[in-house]
Amino acid sequence: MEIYRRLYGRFGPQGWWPADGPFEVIVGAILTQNTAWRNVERAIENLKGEGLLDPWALLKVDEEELAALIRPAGYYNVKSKRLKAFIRYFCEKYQGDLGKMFGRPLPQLREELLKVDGIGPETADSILLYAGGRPVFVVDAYTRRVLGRHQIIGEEATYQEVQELFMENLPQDVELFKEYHALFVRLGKTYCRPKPLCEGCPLEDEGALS
DNA sequence: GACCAGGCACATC
DNA sequence: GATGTGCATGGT
Repeated sequence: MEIYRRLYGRFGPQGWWPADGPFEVIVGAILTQNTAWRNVERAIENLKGEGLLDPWALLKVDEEELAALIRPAGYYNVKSKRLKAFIRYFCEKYQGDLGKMFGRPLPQLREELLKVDGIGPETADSILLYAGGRPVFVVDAYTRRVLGRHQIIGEEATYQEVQELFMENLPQDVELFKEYHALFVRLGKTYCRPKPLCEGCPLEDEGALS
């Protein structure tokens, strides 16, 4: 919580996730895998322009056509498959109804999402937290890097271990989880690239705990 | 031109 | 079970 206070004090509220609605969050979560958000925005603009930010429209669209539209987001063949895989699951099981899907018990829904081809732990948790408003802490590359640099976790820490560290030591507050994760990304972009740029980092002096 | 970005699946040992 | 590799565009 001390870390959160410092990050919030430095950067303020991040207001994540930047998207029009929950469905767009899900599409963005898949498209942004290992990809700069700027490139994802272009891909989403293309989809919007074609009226494809809609589950039933995406269900019908040809996979190669979809790949061409999301090209700016990179890995476009892979991501086209992954989007289609999610959409098929979403339409078949929930009739494209977000309320229905997010109405399910959290642990079961998470397991389901993880079974969809192309949805791993971070994507699943991003969907649950930012599209579904469920209290799940999202762990990403920046989070691990920051925590690793400050010796709060080791290199070998698994996704689940890092996630539990937060979820067991923080109030189960959706807004807190959203802001905290976004703040880690914000911090990482400025001060915690693969090549350290620690000058001026708000966590410079090691005096922090969760 | 190298390096990096809000991962994940799959192959191989 | 532990590593290694492919996927690809666009910005610094």
